[in-house]
Amino acid sequence: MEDNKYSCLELKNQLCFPLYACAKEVVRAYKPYLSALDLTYTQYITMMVLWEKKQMNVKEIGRCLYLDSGTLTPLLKKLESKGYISRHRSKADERNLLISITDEGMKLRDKAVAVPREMSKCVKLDKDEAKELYRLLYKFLDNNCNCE
Amino acid sequence: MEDNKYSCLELKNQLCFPLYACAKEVVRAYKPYLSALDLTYTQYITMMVLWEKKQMNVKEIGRCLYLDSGTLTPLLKKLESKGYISRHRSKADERNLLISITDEGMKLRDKAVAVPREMSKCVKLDKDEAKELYRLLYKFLDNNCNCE
DNA sequence: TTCCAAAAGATTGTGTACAATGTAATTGTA
DNA sequence: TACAATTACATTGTACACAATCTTTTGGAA
Repeated sequence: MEDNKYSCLELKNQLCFPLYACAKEVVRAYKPYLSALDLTYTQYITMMVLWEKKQMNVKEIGRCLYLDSGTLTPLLKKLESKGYISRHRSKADERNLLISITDEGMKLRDKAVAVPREMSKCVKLDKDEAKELYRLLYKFLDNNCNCE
Repeated sequence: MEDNKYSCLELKNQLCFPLYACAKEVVRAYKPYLSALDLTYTQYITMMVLWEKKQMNVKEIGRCLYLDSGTLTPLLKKLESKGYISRHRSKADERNLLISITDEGMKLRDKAVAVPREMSKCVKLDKDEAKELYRLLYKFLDNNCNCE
């Protein structure tokens, strides 16, 4: 266990690297299940907030998902082209683009419940560890879920 | 705390979402410090393994970083154009592309030690929590650091 | 010795991410 | 009430990330 002045730059001493790697591997693990729904991971979590809230503007979706309009604008257009959501300007304030879930989008929810079920099978953590990981990640993010 | 058949699809009940969000926010937090070195986060972790190993082929770098040639090929060309690494085919086996760190690349290491120092200041976790998060992430990845 | 399968990278195409900037609608204020 | 600042979203440009596929080189079996 040498501790020279460069040890802080070794990959094995990084906390952020396994975070980065883990996130990527998880998205990869989701892929086969989400492909069956014709969704990417980012599209999936977008649908997730819309299944709950039914209608939101782009700003609100972005606050929930930590994404900006540069990412969401093309993604929402894609979800619209798939028929899962609709995009309309608010009458009250034309700046707001209201994103609403369609019937087709709501139908997808019944198929999607299989995804968390399948994913939970391939997580190597026991219940307490998963809970603690959840807590630590939100503490790292310095807040609770923005979408509560 | 309702628990209908769709609760498994609520964002706040996801373990993978804070992982995804956390990883993104961390990369964003690195940005100002890495810009000073003319590196992106992915370029930074690539330099990190090369500061340690001095010379590796693309496959070995990919195994350390969980990246494939589709990501690494253009990234390594960019690091070469910055003068931090050199790329040469192995004489012994022409299939292997040997990536070597340059003197310029090694010089960068002295500036880079400031990065973990600055980053550690903005982590909201205490030492034990950070250690536990580290452990849980590698358990989630189902291994120890590939680059040990 | 041929020749086929495997290995290592490179390439292509799609889809994020995000900083920086642009545009239109709205709001606050002198 | 003009008009400047703010807000919401869109656009542009750069940089990953990865699946699928291609090319070249190598190693092994017939």
